[in-house]
Amino acid sequence: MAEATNNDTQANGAKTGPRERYRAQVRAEIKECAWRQMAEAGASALSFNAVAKQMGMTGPALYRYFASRDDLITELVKDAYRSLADTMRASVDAGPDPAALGHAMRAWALADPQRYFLAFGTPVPGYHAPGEITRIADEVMASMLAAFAALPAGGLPARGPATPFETHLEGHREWADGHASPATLRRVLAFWTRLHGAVSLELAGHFTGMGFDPARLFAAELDDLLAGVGVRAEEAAPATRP
Amino acid sequence: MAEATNNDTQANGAKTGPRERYRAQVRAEIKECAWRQMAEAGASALSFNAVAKQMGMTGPALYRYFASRDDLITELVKDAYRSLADTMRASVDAGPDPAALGHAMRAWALADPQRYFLAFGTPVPGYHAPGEITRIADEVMASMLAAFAALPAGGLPARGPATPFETHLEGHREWADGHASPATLRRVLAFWTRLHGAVSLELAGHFTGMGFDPARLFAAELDDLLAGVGVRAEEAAPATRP
DNA sequence: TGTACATCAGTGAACGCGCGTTCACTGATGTAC
DNA sequence: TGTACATCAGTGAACGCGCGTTCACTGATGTAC
Repeated sequence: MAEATNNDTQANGAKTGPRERYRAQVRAEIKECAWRQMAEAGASALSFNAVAKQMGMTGPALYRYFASRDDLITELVKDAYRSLADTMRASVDAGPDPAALGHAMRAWALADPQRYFLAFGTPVPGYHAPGEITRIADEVMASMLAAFAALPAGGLPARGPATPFETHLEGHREWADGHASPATLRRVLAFWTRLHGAVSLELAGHFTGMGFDPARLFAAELDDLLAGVGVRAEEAAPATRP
Repeated sequence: MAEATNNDTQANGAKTGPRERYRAQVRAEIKECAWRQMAEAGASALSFNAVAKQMGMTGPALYRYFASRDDLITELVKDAYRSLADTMRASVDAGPDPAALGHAMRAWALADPQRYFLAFGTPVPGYHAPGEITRIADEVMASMLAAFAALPAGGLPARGPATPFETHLEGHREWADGHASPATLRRVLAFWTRLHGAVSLELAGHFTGMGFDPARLFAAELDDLLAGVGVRAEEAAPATRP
C-alpha cells in the first residue's frame, strides 16, 4: 500500500527521498561517533548507549539505524575493510608498484590505528566474519597480487630453483585464482606478513623507547623484499647482475 | 605483634608456612581459571565474578588473592611475558641458534594464542604496562640479540656497505646496550617483526581457507632471513657466491 | 493550495542482568604458652 | 598435651552502575488527493 509514485529510486535500488537522505546521514554520523569512542577505549568498550548520548539522542533511538550493537560493530569492520580495499585499489590503479602499495598500506594504518586493529588485531574467539567481509578481504589480497604480478617475472630478479615453500604453494594456489606463479605468491605472502609485522608492532607501541624511526624500519623491510630476495636496493646493481 | 618465631621464611623473603603455601596454590588456580575463561571469550570479557564462580567461590573471595580485576589481568600479562622470556632464554642457553629460537617463539605462540595476543595483540588505548613488564620484555629482546650476536659477524654473510637504515640505527642503539653492530640490530628487528607478522596473522585466522601450511611460510621466512639478506638457504651456494 | 492521512524519528519508562566492589560476619586453621 | 587466642579464607547481603533491549507513546515531516 501507498507505493511511492515518484521516482526517488536509484539504479542500485537505494531510495533517495528526503527521509532516506536524512537516514543515511545520521547513520554516517553514528558511525563517526562510534569510531571516536573506539579510539578512546578500544572496540570491546564500545557502548550503544554512550554513542547515542554523544549524538544527543537517547539509547533506543539508535535502533532506528542499527539492528543491534553487534550490527553496528560488524558495519564498522566492514567499513574498515572497504576503506583499505579502496585505498589499495587506488594505489594499484595508479601503477602496479609494490613499494607504493606498501607505503599506502602503512599510511592507511597510521591514519587510524584502531581501525587497523579492528581488521587485523586480536580476534574475538568464536566470532566469524560474515561472507561480505571475507569478500572485501579477498579484494585486498587481489590488489597485492596485481601489484606483484604486473612486474616482470612477478617482481623477481634472476633466481635459482624453487624453494620448498614455493613447491608447497604450487599445490595450494586457489586463493590467487591460479593466475600467479608460486614465486609471486610467496612474494606476496612475504609482503603482507612483513608489513603487518612491522606496522602492528609499531602501532601497538612496542618500539617506543627504542629510539629508532619505525618509518625507516618499514622502508628497509620494503627495500629488502623488493630489491630481490636478499639483495638490498642500494647494492643491487653492482652485486647481483654480473 | 606476634612475629613468626619459626623460620618459615626463604632467602627471597617469601613465607612458606602452611597458610602461605595454600595461598600461593589458590592464586595459581585462579590464574588457571582466568586463562581458560580468556581463551573462550577474549581478555576484555574476563569477569572477576565468573572466575570466582568457576572456582566454586563467591566473588568477594577473590579479593583475598588479587587487589582488583585489573590487578589480576596485569598479573596474567606479566606471567605471559615471563613465560616467553623463560622459553627464549632456555633456547638461547641451549645454543645461540636463531632458527631454533624462532621455532621456539612460534611454538610458544601456538601453545596458547590468547596468551600471545595478551602480550602482542591489540593494545588498550591509554593503558601503560608497569615497569616490571617492560623489564621482562627487555629480557626477550636480550635473548634475540644474544642469538644473533653470538654468530660470526652477527650472523651476516659477506656483504656490502651499510644500508640507510643501518646508518640510522648507528645513532639509536641504546636498547641493545651498545654491544651489537647496527647490522645485527637490523637483523634482530627483521627477525622479530617478520616472525610476529607471520605468527599473528596465522593465529588470527587470516590464512584459513588459503590452503597452504602456515608452518611452511614461517620456515620460509626464517630461511630467507638466516641465509643472508635475500639469499635462500637452498640456493645460496650455487647462485650467489660466484 | 488545503486538508486528511500515513510514515517514522525520537522519547521516556521500564525490563533483567551482570558487573566490580564494600562490609560485617562466621568458622576453620594455625600459633603460643 | 591442652587450652586460649590470633589469623584469615570465605560468605552473603548490599551498593550503585551501565549495559542492551522492549515497548507504548508523541509529534514532526512528508504524501496523496
